[in-house]
Amino acid sequence: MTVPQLSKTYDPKAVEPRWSRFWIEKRYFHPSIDHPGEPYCIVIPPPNVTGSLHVGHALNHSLQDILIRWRRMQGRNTLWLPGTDHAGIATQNVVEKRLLAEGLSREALGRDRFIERVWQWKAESGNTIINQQRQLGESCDWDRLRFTMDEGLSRAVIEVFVRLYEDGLIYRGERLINWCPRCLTALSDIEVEHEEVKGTLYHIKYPLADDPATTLVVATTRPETMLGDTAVAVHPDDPRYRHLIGKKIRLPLTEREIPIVGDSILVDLEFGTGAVKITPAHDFNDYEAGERHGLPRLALFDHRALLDHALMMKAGVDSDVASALATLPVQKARTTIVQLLTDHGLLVKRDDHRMAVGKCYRCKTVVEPYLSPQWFVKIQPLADPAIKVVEEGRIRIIPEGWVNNYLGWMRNIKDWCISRQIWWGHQIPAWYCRSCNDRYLIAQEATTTILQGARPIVAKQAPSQCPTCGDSRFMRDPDVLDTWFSSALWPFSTLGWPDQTPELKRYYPTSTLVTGLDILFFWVARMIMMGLKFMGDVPFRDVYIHALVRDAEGQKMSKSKGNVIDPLHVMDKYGADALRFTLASMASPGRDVKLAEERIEGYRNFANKIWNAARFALMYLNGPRTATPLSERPFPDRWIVSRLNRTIQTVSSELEAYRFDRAASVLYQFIWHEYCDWYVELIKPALQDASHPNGPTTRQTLADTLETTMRLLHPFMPFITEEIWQTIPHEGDSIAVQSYPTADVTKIAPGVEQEFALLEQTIGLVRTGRVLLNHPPGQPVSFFVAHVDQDLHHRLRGLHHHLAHMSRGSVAVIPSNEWPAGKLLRLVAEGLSVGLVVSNDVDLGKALDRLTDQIAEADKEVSRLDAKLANPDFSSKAPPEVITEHRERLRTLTRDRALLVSSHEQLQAMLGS
RNA sequence: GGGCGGAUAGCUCAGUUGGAAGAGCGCUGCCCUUACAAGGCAGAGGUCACAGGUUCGAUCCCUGUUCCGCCUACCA
Repeated sequence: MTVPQLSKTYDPKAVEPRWSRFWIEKRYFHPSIDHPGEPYCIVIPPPNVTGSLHVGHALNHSLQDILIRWRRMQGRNTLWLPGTDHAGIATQNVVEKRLLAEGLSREALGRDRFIERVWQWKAESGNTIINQQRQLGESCDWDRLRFTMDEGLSRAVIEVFVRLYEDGLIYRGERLINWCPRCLTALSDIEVEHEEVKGTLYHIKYPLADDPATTLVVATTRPETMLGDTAVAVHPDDPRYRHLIGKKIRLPLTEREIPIVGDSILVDLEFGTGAVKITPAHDFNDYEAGERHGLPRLALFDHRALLDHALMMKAGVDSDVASALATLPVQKARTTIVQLLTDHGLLVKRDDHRMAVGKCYRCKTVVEPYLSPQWFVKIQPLADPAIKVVEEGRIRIIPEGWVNNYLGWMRNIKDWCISRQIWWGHQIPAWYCRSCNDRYLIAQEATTTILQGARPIVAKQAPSQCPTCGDSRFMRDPDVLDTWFSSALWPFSTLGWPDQTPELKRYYPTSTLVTGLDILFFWVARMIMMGLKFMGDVPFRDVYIHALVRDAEGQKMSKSKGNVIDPLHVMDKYGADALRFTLASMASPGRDVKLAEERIEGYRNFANKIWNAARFALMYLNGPRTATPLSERPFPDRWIVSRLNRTIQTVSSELEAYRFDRAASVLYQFIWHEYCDWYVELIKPALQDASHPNGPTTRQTLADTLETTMRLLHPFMPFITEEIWQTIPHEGDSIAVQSYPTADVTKIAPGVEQEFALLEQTIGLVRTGRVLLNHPPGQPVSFFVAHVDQDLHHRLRGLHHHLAHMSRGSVAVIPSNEWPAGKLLRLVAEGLSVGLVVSNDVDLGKALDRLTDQIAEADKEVSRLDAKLANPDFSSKAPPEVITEHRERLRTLTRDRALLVSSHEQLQAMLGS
């Protein structure tokens, strides 16, 4: 047998691509439906098809892969279903930018050719992120890759739309919606990000119609919308104004007179002037107030948020004012209006005022409330059951702190605007008969506006004949659906719905959803609603919400700040395993992940440590192995097996609890500080001496424990574990499909672990002594060991060889009263004494200082314990075992202290002599 | 405005029935000891944000305060 020669440092780049290809070729991640295991399924939160992997994905995907690999190794029928979404607005924006660079525009191209271009772009860039995912080692079933615009998924979207419409849960109506004047589309409420800004509160005089000398002062942050005011509101209980309710106001700069109404909802007595202008076409609150008072809605802005001349004329704006304002954008219009008001002596004052503006979550343009006909999902009937399943625990949200967040949002949920005025997406399956809707289909320039009141025919396919008039000329609604509408169906559309496929039967409901908080509402809530509505069951049992990844300073990563950590660069530099392990170890619940490159470097070193442990093993495994019964194996073997089983136990229970951080740290601790630091060192004598009687059994334990450890670690670091596993004794073709270790509690030996603790403590004292006496590590040291406890003293005797080897010295385990009288540095801890032989020429200063410090420390602790035990309340009220423990501690401490003092005295005596 | 979370070593964070303060990184000192210098060994470093309360005893439970995040909201 030849020993594979492993290089001295681990080189991930030489290893990772090889296994990535191997796994995919072997199709290990493609489960068969009839796999006997209990299903475990995760659907991936689909990233944007034309995007690339960022560190947020890396975290999200690493955690999912850990769960999936773990469950697969446990023998579950495991499906991790990958895919991407079409990200309507974002993708369309990207393609439009590319067109612009070519001097083209989407309008010039036309809808069909534009969509072709988007598909082309998807074909070019769509594989980028998939390949990056493979680089990260993701064990997805790539055969089942899905895309939200696939034929099958599109069919699901149409099916859902039609059924919701038929159930009265989708309607079309003219509402005030959030409009992005750059993307030129409607947005849903949650696609608007609010940002606090410094604004100005303008106080404007409105003269009364029947008494122009008297004015009512209104306060507003948006004076440019005043031309569309259709009323002024005051509080009905406000003694200043209540007599004015019912009277009329002359709206400045227009020819209109508008009523003064009383409204206790809109008006806050304390704020501003107590009088509020109502502009129903440009403000959400005003819209509702307008509904309450039956006010007309006068829009002033066009779809680009520019003041429109025709609309202003319709609103009775003075024609010279209208001319001055026409085509101005919001900000400029505001300046102009304020100037006009000032000129007319109508501006009373302006106050600084903090306010929130809404911005488009895709392009950060300030959104405008915009009056337009849109499609909505009536959400309440869908939300109610989605609230119930979480309340009843049929869906668990982890960490559970987010439950209230979810419930709060769901209870206040508003109807969902699902139509988008873009081209890339699922076009709404609604047609309008041209003859029946003649009055409602208004053609202007290249586009046709479908007014409110038009009667759509909603169907899975284009109708051939109008059921009302028999005409066969139709116009299809040009709008597409919100991307999240299709994402909401993801857990079942990807499994084949609306067909009743075997996959659907086997894997729905899925097991766990892993996602960031940022899309809890966008996505998770909507999947729950849609899953319940169309599958009659929850889409997943557990929702695990992880934190957002920030930079080392806690700042959100963004390209403009230049603080992004690129996972591809990181993987290239440190390896995918190091990145994965870092992210897992930092995934503490409820905390943001602050990622600094040094952390990744640290775990790269960890990978290297593992690599070298494997090199060590391979170097010495070349010899006979004997599987002796555990009880007959040498002490180090029994100890490491005990520790390994405890580690298996902990890792498994932490994974069950989604504590990736704790699982990772337990693995790190075990591998580095137990396996490498102690076990490997302890067995060197047995391995390095070819004739050592323990050789064969030690080699067996070494091989077994290393192999098991690799399987235990594999979900976290799939590449290096596969590489090592393949070179050490093993059975099977790939570690990825081996069984996950299960803890054998009979192998956990507290007695052996206790004995090890004694060994470790003794070696610790010897090493400390070495440093205190300036003994170089290479120079052998002679020392005595004793323990006041008879049993422990006896056990130390049994550890004699290990003590000598680990401390590089010669040891005598004999009662301390038999130790030579002088020339010893005695160190003490919990009844254990170590005496190092001191040569004459050594500087004892450090040693004396150390002893002095320890005596002082002991004194402090002794008096603390004394005081506590002397307290009658303590002895009468504290539990007996606590009291015993305190007494015991005081006893050892006092004993240790006495020994330290005598050690100190002896050293001083030596100095004196 | 409301809600949630956080404040523990220089940094990032663990720390559940309340009973002697932990890890990783960084730092200091000594070591190229044949698995590993991407390493080994030994150390230093903390009134657990502040003020009260409950308790024999509080990092932990309660109240308040300050500061920092995030989510959410119509104070024009």
